[in-house]
Amino acid sequence: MSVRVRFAPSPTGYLHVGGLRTALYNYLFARHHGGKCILRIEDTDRTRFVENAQENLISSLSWAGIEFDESPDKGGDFGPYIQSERFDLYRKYAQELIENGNAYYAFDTAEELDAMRERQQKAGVAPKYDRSVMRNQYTLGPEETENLFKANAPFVVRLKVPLTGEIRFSDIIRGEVVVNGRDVDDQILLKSDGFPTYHLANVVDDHLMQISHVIRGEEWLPSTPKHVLLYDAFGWERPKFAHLPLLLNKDKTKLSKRQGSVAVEDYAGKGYFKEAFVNFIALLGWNPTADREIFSMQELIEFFSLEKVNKAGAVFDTQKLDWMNSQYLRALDLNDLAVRFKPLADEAGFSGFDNDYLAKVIGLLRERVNLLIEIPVFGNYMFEKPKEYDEAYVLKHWKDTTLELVKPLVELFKNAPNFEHQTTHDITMAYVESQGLKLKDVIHPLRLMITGKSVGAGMFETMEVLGKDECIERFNIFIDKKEKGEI
RNA sequence: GGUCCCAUCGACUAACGGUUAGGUCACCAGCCUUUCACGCUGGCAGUAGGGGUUCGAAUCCCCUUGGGAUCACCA
Repeated sequence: MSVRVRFAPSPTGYLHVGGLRTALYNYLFARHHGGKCILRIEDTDRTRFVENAQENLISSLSWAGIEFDESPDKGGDFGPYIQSERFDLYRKYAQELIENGNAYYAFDTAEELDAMRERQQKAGVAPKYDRSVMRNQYTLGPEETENLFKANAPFVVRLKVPLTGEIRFSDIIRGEVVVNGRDVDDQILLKSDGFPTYHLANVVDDHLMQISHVIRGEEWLPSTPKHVLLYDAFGWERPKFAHLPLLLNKDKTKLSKRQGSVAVEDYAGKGYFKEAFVNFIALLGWNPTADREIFSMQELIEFFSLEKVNKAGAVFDTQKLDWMNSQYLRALDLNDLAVRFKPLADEAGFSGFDNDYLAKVIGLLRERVNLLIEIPVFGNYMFEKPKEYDEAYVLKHWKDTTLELVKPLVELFKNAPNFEHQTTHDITMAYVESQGLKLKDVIHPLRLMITGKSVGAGMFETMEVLGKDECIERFNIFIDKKEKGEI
């Protein structure tokens, strides 16, 4: 059997990180097995439709590097891939179930259903559609049912769940799951507006699109018995199921908006590399080996297997994501990083620097930050002259004698044959030794004059990237201010 | 509450009956040093509890406890 899987989001907003992981696992599984990965939009609920949500979803998915073989954009042999364009189908299949006795018409109003649930709650039983007393084709009889149709009474189609016996199915991740038929509700398949519910549309489409493996979040586990019943009722072969463990908040509840960002686009916006984010997400609930953390998409594909997916939920804790991002920051090509950094620099107000310079700055600072986006803040002095000088740092390292100590050194720098870090280092070293001092006696004052800050990359490397003219200018500005007593 | 799922360091996880229970992040200490980092070395820290099965259990079974998901004409 050829592998065909699908990611089937609802267009209700942005792509959730849990959704991204589900999509990713589907993608990895498909690619690993040389199968097809399909994107299907499940928009059967008109009330939850959000403008541009579909575009948003697709752009987040593509940012992450997840490509689909068949999708609304791309088309394919099993389209359309948007459920709202497939409505006729669902009605037809609902009809088929009515005819073979696996589904039935019901005419209850919302009020009647509420009343039923209230009664059941009072009686202390689980709320469940009671087809022996409610208004449906069984209690009403053929004649009355016919009359209601003639009167255009609103109706729904419900799944006829066997009252006795067990429903069982096997899940690749969880093994055998068994539920009693009496515990399964007569799910509405076709709503009174004629639209299908998720359950019907999902099963029909998965069958028609020849989906071999249904890989989805654990929240779907409780409704899987209904889906299994539907496959059986149609006489269709069931796909293999794999219910993924949930992504969790710190308090172990299902990952939600309340406790932090859950939109994939937010993480892209925060400056995380897609490579790091995908790497991180992939390792939440699955691990190919014990002694490795960094994997490229190709490697994830190569190693992926559903059998190694965990059963327990995983807390989405971004601490490790930060570290992972820093690993990519150090490993990625500097020119490539410069291209990615350019817009971030522009946004920070540091425009007009060429990629060559940006690459050098990144090379200088990449080991000191986790995210590229931190560079304009951490290393602002690489793009602008210091606006202020760290007071505590001045106090600690600028003595009364420092000014006279530094001035001759600046002269030596002016006459330096070049400004490579080795050269300035050697000049400084020789000077310092001639004064009977140590390197650090002068390094801190230099850092202060050049950057205004107490932290940064290696001093001579920093000076090399900034260049001779810029450095001399900064020395002079500082010395001038110092002499005027402004600092 | 009913049903279902789950349970290894604070977090992510390894172990598929035999290991001093391993790795990574975070945290702590030391080394390195030109500040901050990186790096290196070391440390802290875990099988929820109780019963079985077995020569031997984190691993298999049962119970308890705890957590979660789900119970709509949402998906």
